[in-house]
Amino acid sequence: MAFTYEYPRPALTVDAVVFAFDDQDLKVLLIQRALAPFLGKWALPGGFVHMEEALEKAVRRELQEEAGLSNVFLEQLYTFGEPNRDPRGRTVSVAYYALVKLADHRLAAATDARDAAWFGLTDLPPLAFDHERIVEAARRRLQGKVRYQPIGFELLPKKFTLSQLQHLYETVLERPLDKRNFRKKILAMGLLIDTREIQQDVSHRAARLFAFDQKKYQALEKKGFNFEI
Amino acid sequence: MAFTYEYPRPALTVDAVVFAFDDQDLKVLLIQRALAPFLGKWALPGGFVHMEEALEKAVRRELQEEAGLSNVFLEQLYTFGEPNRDPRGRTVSVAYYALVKLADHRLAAATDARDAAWFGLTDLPPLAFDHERIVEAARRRLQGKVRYQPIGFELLPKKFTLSQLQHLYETVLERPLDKRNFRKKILAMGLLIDTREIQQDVSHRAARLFAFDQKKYQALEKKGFNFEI
DNA sequence: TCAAAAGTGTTAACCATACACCCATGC
DNA sequence: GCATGGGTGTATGGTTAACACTTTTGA
Repeated sequence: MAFTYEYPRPALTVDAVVFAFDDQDLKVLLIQRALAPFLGKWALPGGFVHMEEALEKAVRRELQEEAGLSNVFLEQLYTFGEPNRDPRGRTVSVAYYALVKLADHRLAAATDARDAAWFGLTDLPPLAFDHERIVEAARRRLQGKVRYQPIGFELLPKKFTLSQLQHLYETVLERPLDKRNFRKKILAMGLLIDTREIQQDVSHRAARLFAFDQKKYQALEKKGFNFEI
Repeated sequence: MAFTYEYPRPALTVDAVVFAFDDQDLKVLLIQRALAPFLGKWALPGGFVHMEEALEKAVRRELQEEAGLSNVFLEQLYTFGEPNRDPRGRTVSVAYYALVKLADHRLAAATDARDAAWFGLTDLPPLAFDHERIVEAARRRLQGKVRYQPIGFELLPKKFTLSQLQHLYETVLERPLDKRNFRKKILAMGLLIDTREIQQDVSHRAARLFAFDQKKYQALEKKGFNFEI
């Protein structure tokens, strides 16, 4: 079977930078390539877009197929189209970034490519294609966006402590935050629900667990409220 | 001549939302289509990406060909890839937005398509394809970005008055700004050069003309300075 | 009892906002 | 001399930033 066109067409792919947070570092999901080119090298999950398939749907399919991930926060990042970014020929890639709760996605055995693994964002192996550039663009986007939209919660479990939240922001923003000021500010927004539960199995004073109030945020947002850390 | 591939490929286009400012309104550049589909309808400038041609280069080529524009501020906006956005078949479009100084680009006769015209952003005709969506995305991007990056100057002549600048911001942000506070803030940044010239041919007190100090901005930016209105 | 992290208020500096009149120019 | 926009300062309230000790818990 073959497909013929009057003019040449670039190939079209999608790639995803999937971030997670393990209470220490930001992690990025990589797949070890099973095919040439770059056989054996680590690369971002992604692949060719099917005809009749929306771009975001293609990303979700690839994440499911390659890493068993579903239902993740996903946002378009940038489209990379330099003529020589793929040695197989002209290929344009629409890149997305995703945020996942690590606990929900411990890279189960249910994975097609068992060669999927989390790497520390600051400690990535050399990547295939121009994927280092894509990761860097995603890092900058996340850093810029986390301050003005409540997307940080996508990286934490449903119930989290204020220290976890603060540590997440410190990691993403790459600077320390003052504990009292941070708590004052985030609690003043009124977007956290006190679950009345506390941490279990910690060898020190257990912290309260909070949950992000998505509904309240959406209501406030409509009225012109702007989230900001 | 024909081009054959093992798997089907979407067509790849670029489109541009070109903004200009005429001291009254934001304008958008549109091209009247000379071909089916949507023959005779207004559409964004754009077209097919050549093999071996970077995406941004394709946009610049189309702007030159269709409207005689060159050397404009250009930034990637978003990639639109819904399966049915083009009746000719699956077409993915990488959209850009551009900012031009109206005085420099009075749509000269040097234009291939003489069917290019400026329309008020708030008063656009019905557009071909999903171009209304693309314009709306560009409007939101401009509104969000103008406050944190000094891109507004791309829409003004090299020398401008503070009132022109304020009016531009009021138009883009769709809200009034306080004159004294605006001047205080913008002058405090130290990024405007007083050209020591004044307006000519106005029937009231002539205002001073300022110029944006691009070099100083780039130096400050490296040191962590953040532009903000 | 020690180690580890949780939790809690106040002050001073800075920044954003609100606000009204005189000035220069051309007609 | 009048119409038009240019140009200017201050006071107030709110926001941010700096800062250190006590509490709880498990080992």
